Order: sequence, then C-alpha cells, then structure tokens
Amino acid sequence: MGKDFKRHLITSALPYANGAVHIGHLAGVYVPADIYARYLRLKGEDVKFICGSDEHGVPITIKAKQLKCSPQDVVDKYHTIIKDSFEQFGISFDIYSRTTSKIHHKTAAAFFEKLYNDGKFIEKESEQYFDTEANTFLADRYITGTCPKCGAEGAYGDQCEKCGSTLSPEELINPRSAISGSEPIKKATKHWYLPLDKYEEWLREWILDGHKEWKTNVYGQCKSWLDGGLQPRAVSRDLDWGVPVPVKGAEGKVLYVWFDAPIGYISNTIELLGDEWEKWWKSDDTKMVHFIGKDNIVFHCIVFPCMLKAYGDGFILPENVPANEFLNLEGNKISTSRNWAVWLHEYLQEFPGQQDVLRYVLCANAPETKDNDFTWKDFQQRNNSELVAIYGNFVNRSVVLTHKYFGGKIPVSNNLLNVDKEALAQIPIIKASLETNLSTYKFREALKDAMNLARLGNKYLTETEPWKIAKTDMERVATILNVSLQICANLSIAFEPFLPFSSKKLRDMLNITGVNWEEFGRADILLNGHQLNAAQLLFAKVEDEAIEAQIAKLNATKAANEAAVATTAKSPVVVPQKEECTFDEFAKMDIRTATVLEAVKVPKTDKLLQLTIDTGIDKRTIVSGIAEHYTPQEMVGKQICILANLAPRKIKGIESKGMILMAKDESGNMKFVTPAQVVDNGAQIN
RNA sequence: GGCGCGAUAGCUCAGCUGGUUAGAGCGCAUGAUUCAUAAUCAUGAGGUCCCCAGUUCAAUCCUGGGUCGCGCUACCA
Repeated sequence: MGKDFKRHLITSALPYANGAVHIGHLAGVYVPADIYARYLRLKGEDVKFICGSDEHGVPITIKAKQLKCSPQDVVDKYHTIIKDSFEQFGISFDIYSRTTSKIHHKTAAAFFEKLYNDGKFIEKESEQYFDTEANTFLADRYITGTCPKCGAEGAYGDQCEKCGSTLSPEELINPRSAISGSEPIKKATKHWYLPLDKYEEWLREWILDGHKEWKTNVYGQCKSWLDGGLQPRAVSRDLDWGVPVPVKGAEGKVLYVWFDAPIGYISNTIELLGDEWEKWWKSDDTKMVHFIGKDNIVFHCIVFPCMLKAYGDGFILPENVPANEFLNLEGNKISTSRNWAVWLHEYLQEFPGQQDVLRYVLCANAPETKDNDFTWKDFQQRNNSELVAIYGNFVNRSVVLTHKYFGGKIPVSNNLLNVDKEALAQIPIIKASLETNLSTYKFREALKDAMNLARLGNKYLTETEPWKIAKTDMERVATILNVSLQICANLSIAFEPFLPFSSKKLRDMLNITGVNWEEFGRADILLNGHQLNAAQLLFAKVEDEAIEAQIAKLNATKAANEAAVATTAKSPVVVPQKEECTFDEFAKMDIRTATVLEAVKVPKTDKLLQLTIDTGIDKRTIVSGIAEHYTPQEMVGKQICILANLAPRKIKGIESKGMILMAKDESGNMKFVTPAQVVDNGAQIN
C-alpha cells in the first residue's frame, strides 16, 4: 500500500508429505504463488520464494504403519515425488526443503525454547486417550472408530475421510487405538499452550483495522475468530515423530505440527541464505505474502502471527494472505483417499511437455472467489480454442509470414500508419492492467490481459492483410510484420509469469534471450535484420482421445469406489471382538429396561435429544446423540435398554445419567435396543 | 447449531462508494476471409442479477428473513 518494499518473501503452504500433489493444490496455492514470484523477479525485484514438505504429524506415522515402513521412508518417498513434480512443472521455488531437515529441527526447537524461556507458554494437564498395550498416548489421528456422522468405519479422531467431517476423538463410536487395536483409556498428560487470547487486542488492530484490503473470505474468517474469542492452543503432542520438545521432562513429546510447520518457512529461508536470512524476516522493508488454501486461514492469519509476535525480535508479519477457495474435479470434491484427483506427477507423464496447458487452465479457472470445477472438457477447450487458436496461432502466422516473405529476417518498419500506431499503443495499456491485477493477486484477470495482447495481434493481421498487400507493396508488408513480431516479443514477456515454458519456446523462435518487464510495451524489442529461427508450434491440440482416456480413468476410479462401497454393504465390515473381559467386569454394568416419558431436542444442536425416562428405580434425564435417527415424538412411550450406572456427565449443560443402548449398522443407521416384549421398567438385563 | 464466504448469460467470471439500454472470454448462430494447427475477423442471439419483504425518487449493489454450495467450529457416555 504505497509502501516501498526492498524485498519480497513469498511463501506457499507446505504440502503434506503423505501423498502427491494434485490440481487442487496447484490451482489454489502453487500456480498463483509462482506467477506472483515470477512477475516480481521479471520486474527486477529481490524475491525469495520459499516452500518445502511438511513431514511430521500423525497421518505420516499411520501411513508408515500401513505400508510397514518407517515414517522417514514415507516422507522420503513423497518428498521426492512432490519436489520433482514441482520442479518439472516449473514452480520456481528458490528453495524446496523439508521439515525433517537438521536445520529445521534446530530452528524449530530454538524457536520453542525461546518462547518457553520467555514464559510465553502456559502449561496444562489434560486427559488424552492412552494405549495401555503400546504404552503410549494417542494423537487424534491414532484413534480410529466409527464416524458418528456418516457411520463409516475407520474414521480418524480428527476427521472422517469418507464424509469429510471434522471430528474429535471423543466423538468416535467404538474408539480403537490404531497402534494395537485395543480400546484406549483416558490418562492425564502435560502440554504447553500458546495463549492466543492474550494477543486478541493486538490482532484486532493489526488485521481488522490495518488490513481491510485482505480478501473478504480471509478478513471475514479472521473477524469471526476474533469475535468468538481466542483460546490457548496446545503446541505439543505425545508422539515420537517430529521435533522433540526441547525441555527437561518432555520426553516422548514433540512439537505439534501446526507449530512446527510454519517455522519451516523460516528454517528453509535459513537453509537457503545462511546468515543473510534475518534481513528477510526481520526488516520492515521486506514484504511477506503467504499463499494458502482457505482451510489454512486461521494458522497463517492468527496462530503464526501470534508466534512471531510472541517471539518478538523484529519478526515481520505477512502483508497479505491471499487464500484461495477449493477446486473440484468433474463436479466432485477432490479426495486423496478416494483417489479422486488429477495428480501432478501423472499429468506430467501423460501430457509430456504440456506443463503450460495445465498452468493456463488452472489459472484461468482458479478458485479465487469461490469453489470452482475442473473438467477435462474445459481443459481441452481452453487449450484448443484459446492457447492454440489465439496465442499459438498468432505467433505462428507472424513467424511463418516473415519466413515466407523475408527469409526469417526482421523486416524494416517504415511509415507507421494509424492502424499500426493504434495497435502498438495498446501494448502499454495492457501492461498497466496486468500490473494492477498481478499486484492485487487477481491472476485470472491478469491472464485475460495477456490473452488480449494475442487477440490484438490476430485482429491487427486480419485488418492489415499482409498476404494480400504482398502482391503490390512489400515495403508495407515489412512494416506490418515488424509490428506483428514486436507484438510477439511482447507476448513472450506478458506470458512469462504464467506460461514460462511457452515463453521460452517463443523467445527461441524469435532468437532472443533474456526477458525483463522493462522492455514490455516497447515496439523495438526486435532489431531490424535480426534473424529468426524456424517456426514451431507453441501449443499442440489436445485430441478427443486424450480427454476420453482421462475421463475413462476417472470413471474407473468412480467404479472402483462404488464397488468398494457395495462390497462393504454386502459383507459388512464387522468390528473385531473386543478384548476378553471377566464376568465380574460385566457384572459391574447395570443394564436395565426403561421407558421414555418425554423427549425434546436439545436447542442449538443437531444430534442431541434430551430424554426423561422411567427406569423403574427413578425418573431421570439422559442426553443422547440420536436426533438424526429418531424424532422426539417417535421416542415417547418406547421401551429401551439403558446402561444405568454410567458415570453422569454434563452435555450441553444438561446432566445426563446413563446411556441408551443402540445397535448401529454399516451405513450408520442407529436403532435402539428393546426387549422382544414389553417388560417392567427396571428389569435387569444379563 | 454458531460464525464466515459465495450465489450475475449454456460455461468461467467482471460489475468502484445504489442512478439512463447489466459487461468480458469461451460456447452457439450468421457473414467475411484463407497468411495460419478448419485457426482468424465482424455482427448477433442469450440474463425474473437465488427467493421474499423492507429502506429509497431510484437496488444486482443497502437492511431483515429464507434457500442452496463451501470452509471454520460445537454437542454424541
């Protein structure tokens, strides 16, 4: 905002190294970030574009277990795939490192240590699930069970991959340890928390007053968090994979990934620059921008800034956080677990040399303001009728004609007529629009600007018709082609941030090297008499077969998914028998019949019913999460079975004394258990 | 359930602080053209600006309510 920045630090979200990168990641984060970075470099700005793999956290340890290898093996595998595919795709990171690096461990530990020594954390004990067999605490991801929302088996303690709901371990039905398969118990453990609430006022001022120009989704999300009041957030976890907490008595604890990962931006900068790094993180004249997806807003706008603020020592804050929405694929959400994605490393193999096509389509269709849909038909159409027909075709026309009439030498421009002047005058106008759009993160619009330059070229050629004039006035033809070629040279600059491979190809054709933004807009980039190289096509048509093959591939995935669902429906996955228990243990449970007297929905909840029941011994209240399966009216008068002596618990402020026994099938339908015939209330069940 | 963001031509999107006939690209139709990867250029058809109510001389834009999509977040002893 008018501020004069000396350098630009650009970060893009660290991809999680338990899978490859797909078009959703690219469209949301890496393509826009790369365009931005390339643009600034072209302008001669001092730029560092930082990224790396995020390699800690529980999902990776689980993946390792599934694959029967070490977590290190997992991250090695995916880090390599991700790094290679980014590189081939032309994402121009200055460094792509990883959080398992020594330097990151050292940096992250030191960061924690300073905050710890400065008394910036609070310590708290809490109850966590603990696996008695494996003798270890269980992170959310290490607990599996039945999803309470969709009924799918194998949901994780933090999320169900089938239906995508966010969960907490307590919600899982029939929780099991992912390590031993046993039923976990609750146990107290100590952790450190960053008291975000202490930074609320400061955040308000910084974001709500100071950054009204942020995208509405980002600003609104931040405001929502701040208005809701911030809570202390745990920064450590009981786990053996990650950066160990550098404090005495913290054995078996590591930094929580969200604390660890953003420090990766810093450690990767250190790895890249050595002692120079501080200039990039601690100078007011550095402009830092985080490119992320919308699910990451809170970490980059609230949590990480609090960490930097707590650390102090001159750390700068992001100037902007242009978070994008999500990209869907053929009408459905992209899903790694369901393999519903277009994987970058597969695309690179199946469409060799066509990086720019995907870059173009993902930018043109980027989810900047709302979720968007990627379809292969659209991909084909944009390639064939935009890249090939407009941009590629114009360049081809210009170069082919020049070879035909002037042996491939730049012809001399003579008297410029009005048409020529008008065409050339458009170039700086387009440039200005590009600059505005790029600097405000409107990459879709910016790409349109660049395309308009190619349109201008086609229009110019059609209006001037050099192939007709060639019969009478070669001098005029020389001027026309000179102008056309100057437009081509400008195109190679305009498209450089978006389509670097094609720009390079175009420059090779024009036989020029190097580009800089400064030249953009000029009509004398190519000198008279300069020899061009042979014409080659900038873009190839994408044939129907290629698209059909991709769609067939997706259909196969869909069929496989449906088959998997069908199989589980036919032969339901039955949860294995629990650990043996003694008769005494069973006898401790007081299970008996009861009748529902009243039932009401608990206000402001989706799933809770408050039931008044007659247990034979008393009338009591039970809160049960069955509102999605039974209406209150249905429940009244029904005889049910309850666990009567379960320790009472407050749910939504209501004391619930006991639990209703429910049977649940594969698709998540819950049915209460009832005696075959009505019996007296309070009848014991053994 | 709470909160946030979105909803504008067949598709993808612009529409600044409310103001005469709501714009662009692609697709479609018609015409022109043939240097070019049957590419290009011109013209045109296409919209209850999600719905309802309100404020206003005037609302796509403001207010209230609702519907749908997505994200964050809460309850399941």
